[in-house]
Amino acid sequence: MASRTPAPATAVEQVDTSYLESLVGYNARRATLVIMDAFFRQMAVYGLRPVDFSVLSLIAHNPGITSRQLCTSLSIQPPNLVGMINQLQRRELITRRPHPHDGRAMGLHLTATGKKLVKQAEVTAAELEDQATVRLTATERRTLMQLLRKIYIP
Amino acid sequence: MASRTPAPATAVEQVDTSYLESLVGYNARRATLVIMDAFFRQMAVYGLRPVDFSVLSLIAHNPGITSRQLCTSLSIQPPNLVGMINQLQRRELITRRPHPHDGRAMGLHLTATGKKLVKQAEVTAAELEDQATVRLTATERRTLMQLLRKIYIP
DNA sequence: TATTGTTATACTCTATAACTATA
DNA sequence: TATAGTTATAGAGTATAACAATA
Repeated sequence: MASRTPAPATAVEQVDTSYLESLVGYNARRATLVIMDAFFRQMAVYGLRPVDFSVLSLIAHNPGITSRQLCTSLSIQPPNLVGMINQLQRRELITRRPHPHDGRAMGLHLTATGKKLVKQAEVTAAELEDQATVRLTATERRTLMQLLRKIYIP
Repeated sequence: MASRTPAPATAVEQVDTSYLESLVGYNARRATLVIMDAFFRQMAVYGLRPVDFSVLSLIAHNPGITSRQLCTSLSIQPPNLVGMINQLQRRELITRRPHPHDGRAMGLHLTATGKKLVKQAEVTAAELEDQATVRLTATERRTLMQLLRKIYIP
């Protein structure tokens, strides 16, 4: 080999991602993106985004919940919820009723149509859960949930 | 009780989130947000966002990597990478050198300053990993990574 | 003809300030 | 004075179309 040849810029054949793959944050993010992507595509069948599903599901399990309570539970800024609620109401999936104790607030409730839609969407969500964890045993799935909770619950 | 009184709208005292908490996607998303939030705040010390750290780290471990390879590895659209690369170059953290085999492409390399910064940032990343998994044993941490990989690796 | 890198641009998501009606 | 809901708006993140240079 000629000794005066300057070190050539090397080309990367195969990208080495092993360092990033050693980080819990990287793996958690990748797994979340895969699950959310499937969730996004399947919920689109019902005209819902993941956040719409979360909102409707919380209303289903908490009839009379207020916008403020939704915002706190889902970490949504109040101005960003207004449009969602309006749209769900225009689609006649939810109704607003006066809050029993607080004249400023409105209690949110599902309509019959809304209840039917949430029921279907939750079946789809269960199927998505099965698909996402198809390579896990039932025990591994429980373990995964426990370990994830240990990370985000203080 | 008067029989003609219409059923009053009920108020929700405590929001029941148990249904959402039963979904793997919800738990993965929550855990990811907690980790990424800490990551975001700590990397800001170096003037980096999480994505900048990923880009610099991939260049560090793959000297000569191209923009296209970065985009593929990190699921970034090429137009959205241009600004990041320009900024990292303006900060003199990276340099662009001609690709040895492909006249269209440029190989990306860290400068001495860039190498120093990545070294520091990776120490911080290791500390963040420890903080995020402080409630997990070493075995549990390994288990978590394996289970997450089973979800996102096909 | 296909691909790398780039510009311009649009769309979504998220965040803040300020207002009203009520507590 | 503080809070629920709302409006307007700004910023960040992400996506597509189209182009020049090279393969």
